[in-house]
Amino acid sequence: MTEKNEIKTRNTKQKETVISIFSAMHNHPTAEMVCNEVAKVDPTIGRATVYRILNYMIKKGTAIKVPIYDGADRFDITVKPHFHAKCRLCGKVMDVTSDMKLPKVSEAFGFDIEGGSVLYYGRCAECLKKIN
Amino acid sequence: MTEKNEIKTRNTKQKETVISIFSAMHNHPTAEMVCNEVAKVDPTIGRATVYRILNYMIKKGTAIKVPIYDGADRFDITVKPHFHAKCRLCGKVMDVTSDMKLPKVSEAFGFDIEGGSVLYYGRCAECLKKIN
DNA sequence: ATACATGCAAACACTTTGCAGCACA
DNA sequence: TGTGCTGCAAAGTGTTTGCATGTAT
Repeated sequence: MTEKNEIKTRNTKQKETVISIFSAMHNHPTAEMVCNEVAKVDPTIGRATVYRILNYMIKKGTAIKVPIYDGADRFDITVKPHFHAKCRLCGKVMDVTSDMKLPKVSEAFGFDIEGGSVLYYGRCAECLKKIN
Repeated sequence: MTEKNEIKTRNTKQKETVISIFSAMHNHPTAEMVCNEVAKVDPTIGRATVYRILNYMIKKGTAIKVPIYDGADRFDITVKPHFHAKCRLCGKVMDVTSDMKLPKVSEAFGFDIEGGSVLYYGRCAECLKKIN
């Protein structure tokens, strides 16, 4: 039985290309960065198509947006928790390995932590109800 | 002695108005929402001014952007950690009290957690060096 | 008096969408 | 064969910036 929440998609050359290239990028790229990599392989693939495919992946749950809150949205294929430390002054974003506890971030980077933000993503009760 | 990193500002009527209104909003508003509230009190204050003042506050450290990653940036006066749960399907954002541990989010909201993102903000080692 | 802040509008950056043609199932 | 996908360009959304004027210090 087909699930109601299954997203119907056709397998196109563009989709295959974008997904395989994007999947190989592990630096939470912006959509723009994905476009650039895609263009190296197939310059005929349009920007809108890349955006559309990234959004398909998010709907399907195979990609997420990583909120850094400055500039363009960042995408990642993995759904495992992400930890970042962002400088309020220069805007630089540091990757923090997930086993680093808060005090360790200061030690490792000499980073003065002033605050933090946590965002869980998933599916809310109401949407789960609609699916089942 | 004046600190090098002190941001020189003049106290203007606009700044006073925007900061006092914004400080009274505790629902991590978008800049747009702040503009609307400000306009109710003083419609002559321009949108650009609100953005500029919010950005001053971020530089000074008296406000932060809360990354929700969809739509407009959200601002908050407090720098205490924020916890949110966002539905991947409908986009709804739920506030999670900071003492709620991960499993409690599921219990409280019937929310299916698929992943998470953590962002620490503060000042990096290099910027701290420049200041001192 | 003068250097910074404001208001306006235009510019900018990022993303989505309308539409005609194309291609997968 | 037909419905969904693509590419292009235009529109949409959110934010920043240039400039002339105003104003706090």
